[in-house]
Amino acid sequence: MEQYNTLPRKFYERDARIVAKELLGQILVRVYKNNILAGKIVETEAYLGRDDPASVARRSKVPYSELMWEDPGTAFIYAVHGNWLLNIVTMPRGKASAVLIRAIEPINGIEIMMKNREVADTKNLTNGPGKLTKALAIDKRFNGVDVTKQRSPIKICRGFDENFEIVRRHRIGVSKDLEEPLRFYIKDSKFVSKK
DNA sequence: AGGAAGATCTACT
DNA sequence: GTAGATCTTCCTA
Repeated sequence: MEQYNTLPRKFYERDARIVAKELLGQILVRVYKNNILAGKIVETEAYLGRDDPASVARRSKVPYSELMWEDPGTAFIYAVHGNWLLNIVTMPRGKASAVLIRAIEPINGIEIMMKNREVADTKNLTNGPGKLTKALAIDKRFNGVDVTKQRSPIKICRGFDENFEIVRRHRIGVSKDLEEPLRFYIKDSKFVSKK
């Protein structure tokens, strides 16, 4: 299998909108019991700081949200309706914002992901934020993991060079969204959570 | 103690 | 495709 190389911290040290867009096509890798589980990121959403009514950083720092203010490239895992959602912290340390990984296209370890999720359909395996964390066996224990480190159990690596169109829409599921659309996905991907 | 939360599943049309 | 039930965790009172 080919070698995956992580993206540097600088990549995350930028506006969440830019990072969300540029994470499309990169590879999410999970080292799990001596196996490599991996998938191409096909859908993301940006969450901003204090002025974003949908962001957990809209209020001041509380224990469950404090990782939003951590170093860029930190995994921030959040529970919603009994699902774990994987975010990556963006912007320089102390500026709360993050990118939610909403969907991936399975590449490696598909058999194991199917077992974790108890489904047999690849299209339905990782096409949602709570689905992909379950397929990759990601939960709160991994809060704070540095995804820029080659030896991390969860990391994000450079994808293959390919051309695709990016679609920009409003975020999904939030009760109060901003006027600005902050959801990005790869056009025509069969693995996005929703068109 | 009560309820909201960035979701998912199932069962319909 | 859409509606409603149910999901689990952690905040707020």
